[in-house]
Amino acid sequence: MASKDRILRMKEDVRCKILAAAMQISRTEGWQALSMRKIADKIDYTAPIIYEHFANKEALMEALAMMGFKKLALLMQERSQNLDTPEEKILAMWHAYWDFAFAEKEYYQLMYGVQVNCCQFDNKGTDFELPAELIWDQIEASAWAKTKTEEDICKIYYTYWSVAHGLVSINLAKAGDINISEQISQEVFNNAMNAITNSMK
Amino acid sequence: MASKDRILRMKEDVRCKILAAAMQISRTEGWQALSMRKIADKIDYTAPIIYEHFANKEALMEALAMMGFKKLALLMQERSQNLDTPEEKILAMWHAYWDFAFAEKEYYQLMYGVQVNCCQFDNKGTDFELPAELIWDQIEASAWAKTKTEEDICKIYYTYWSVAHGLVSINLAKAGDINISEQISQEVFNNAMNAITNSMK
DNA sequence: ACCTTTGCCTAACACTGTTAGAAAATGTAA
DNA sequence: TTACATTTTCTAACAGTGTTAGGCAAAGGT
Repeated sequence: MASKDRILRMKEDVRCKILAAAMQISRTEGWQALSMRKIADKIDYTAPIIYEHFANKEALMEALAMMGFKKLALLMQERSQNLDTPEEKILAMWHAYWDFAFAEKEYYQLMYGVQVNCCQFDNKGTDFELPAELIWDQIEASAWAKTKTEEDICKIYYTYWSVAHGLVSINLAKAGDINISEQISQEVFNNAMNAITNSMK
Repeated sequence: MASKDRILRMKEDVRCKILAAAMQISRTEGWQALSMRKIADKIDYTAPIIYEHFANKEALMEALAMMGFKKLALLMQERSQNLDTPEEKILAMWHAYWDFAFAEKEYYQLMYGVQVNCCQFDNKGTDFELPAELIWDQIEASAWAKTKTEEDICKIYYTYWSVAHGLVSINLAKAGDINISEQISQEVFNNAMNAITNSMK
């Protein structure tokens, strides 16, 4: 029965449309303004059908966050694959992280809880660790790591991440007035990333 | 008329009780669970009286955030006042920032938008900049600053802040499972703060 | 033709922030 | 004390939220 397939594809299609509508609303009005009825309106349904695809609003947002982690991981891979040394790859990946945060602000807010409370990612096997693993691997692949313990690698990773996430979330959460100039943010980011990488030598 | 004063004091007292009740609820149930009716219940009133003290829920939360900035600034001053050099004061202040973030988790989330969306602090003259100014002053007071531009000082400040805020918010937003050990967080923080301070020499 | 399943919607529940207007308490003046 | 005025507080409601139960109608299978 090919009709079975077609019906399944249609259901999958509705699921995608829900996710797409949710993203569109969050992009134009912010996460705060996202509601089940608004999503349903946008895809010409009523609110309850969403619950046939997602257990609740939180699960929907978690699914979106997972998409975000996949997107970010993909971008990080693209930007690093043609480079040679682990150090170059690491820097390219963090720059991808940085660019993603501003280009896909809404995804980032959801993924890392900047002014949005959602998602706890308790369960293992989520895509939460996908971007982290990519960088982790490159740190381990570097010459520096040969003489280091896992704890040292862990510390390096968190040093990178805290600067990146800190600077990003300060920028994303800031008000209209209190402006760190883009240029200064960029320079602070570049300097810090380089300094941490150099400390691995 | 002393009764006028007494009545004014009573009004002020209700205002304080509203703020205290809101903090207590957020501490036991989280910001997500905070509602106007819950606050009113806790102080034996009905919800509308809150609107005689605060324009709306956001204004209430902004008032709490302002209290947070004052508390943090006070702690930073206490911890640094008996120290001699600007460098020592800076480090003591960032350690105060760190301790405050975990001891007063709910305040911190509100003040810096970690998993809570509130407050935009558009208007100048808020207490938002109070903690920043304390550290800024010490950076300027250091010998290093003599040969530097304002932009350099700005960059140093944001380097400090991004590490501190990044590491704090990663810890505050993390799920139950995904645990960075406290010890590693501490060490990453200490190393980074020392490294940035040393870079000022 | 019947029955079962599926897809979808209407209506409702228990909440949320917020406001308008009535009621009760208080203060002031005659 | 009585009368009016003011302030304080509450009730009731509105519009919105996430979520669920129940029913209608079309489709599928026999």
